[in-house]
Amino acid sequence: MTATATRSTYHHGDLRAALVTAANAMLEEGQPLSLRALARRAGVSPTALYRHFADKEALESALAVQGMRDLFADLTAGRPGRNGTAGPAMPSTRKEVIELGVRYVRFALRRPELFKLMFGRECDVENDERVRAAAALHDHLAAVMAQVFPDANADDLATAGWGLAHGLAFLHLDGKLPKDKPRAVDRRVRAAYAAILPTTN
Amino acid sequence: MTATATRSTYHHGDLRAALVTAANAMLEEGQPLSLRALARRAGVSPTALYRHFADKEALESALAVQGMRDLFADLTAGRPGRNGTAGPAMPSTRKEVIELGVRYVRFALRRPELFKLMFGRECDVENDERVRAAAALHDHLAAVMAQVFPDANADDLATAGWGLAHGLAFLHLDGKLPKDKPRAVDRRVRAAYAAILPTTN
DNA sequence: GTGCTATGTTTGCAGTGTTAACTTCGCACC
DNA sequence: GGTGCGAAGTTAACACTGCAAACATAGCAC
Repeated sequence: MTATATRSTYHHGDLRAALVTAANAMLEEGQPLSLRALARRAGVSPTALYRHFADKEALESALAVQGMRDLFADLTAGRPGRNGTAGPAMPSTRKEVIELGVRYVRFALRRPELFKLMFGRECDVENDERVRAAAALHDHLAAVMAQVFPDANADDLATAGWGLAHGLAFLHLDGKLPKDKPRAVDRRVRAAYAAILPTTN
Repeated sequence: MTATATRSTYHHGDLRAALVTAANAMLEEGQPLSLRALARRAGVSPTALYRHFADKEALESALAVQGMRDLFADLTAGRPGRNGTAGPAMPSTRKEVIELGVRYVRFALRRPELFKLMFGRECDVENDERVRAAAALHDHLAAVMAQVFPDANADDLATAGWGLAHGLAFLHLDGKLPKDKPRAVDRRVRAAYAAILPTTN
């Protein structure tokens, strides 16, 4: 199947990357992330992993950080440079802010196990890379909000906008809101944002 | 200590209740909920639990259901029968809706492990008691919203209000938003709601 | 008193994360 | 170009987990 190819060399080459790839695959398949199963999948002994990660949490942290990057890219990509700026344009309308929320929830539902790993655990350290990634997300959102709702407190609005997306994502993930087709979920998210978000001017 | 009293009788009397109590205590103390540790704590053999719960998930489900009741009580209690109705009055102002969110987040931060147990797992079955409890919460909130914001779609607004509280709760729990003193958290929650929630005419 | 049955216990299994001691081998160095 | 050193992988073992099967106890109906 995947990378279970029984290698001939004693040393693996790039086990760390292989482990991350295999781990992501396991998450994608909804399997519980067990180090032994992971090692089996990578065709390596159960403890080889410890040469590359301090412990299980370190591995999960690495996965989470990459996940944060993916999420951030997901949120900022797709709308090629409009309104004169270089690179992807920031959302500049209320509608686009709502679509940001839709994308956030979509990401969570598309990669649920990864999303839970990114958020559903307390990241221990204060100056963790994951915390910084979270702060980056918040800052970006605040910049967007400042542009779209110039009269409101952008920071508070960013917290609210993020909180709402995050809550809707988790409520859907855990089956507290009806788990219907993606389209229906999109609609519900849009409706929620539309109902609560201030109207521009 | 707790209920570790080495009993004299072979039969326990009410082991089920004792297990639930002990489990809640362990959650409260932030200890990982292990069946063996739980049994030790109740002064009983490691597998005695299986006479009262099908498996670990059944126990967790029981805890979660009670937690939902507590949360619901927390949200509906405290404001003795105003505006003529029997029983506790429903929130009828924008400010009171915001306080609902504050209470929700407070509950999550006061009993974090229980809260994660209530929400952080997918409840398996479709017609699970937990799902019904969630629906009840949503309905109650919709009724509140209908009263406070008669012009808006109450259902969408309920989804949004719940989603926001839920997201803020989890973001705080997982350290994605600064984990300062309860007062500061209260303020942040209020600010977020105030920034995003429509004003009543 | 005699069984029946609900409740608890003992034993054991398969799985988990993790450490310690050992093996293999790529690569820098004289 | 052999030599050794250290990075990378292995094996064995430990303590822990949830859980099933077989067994022991005792309250309660008859």
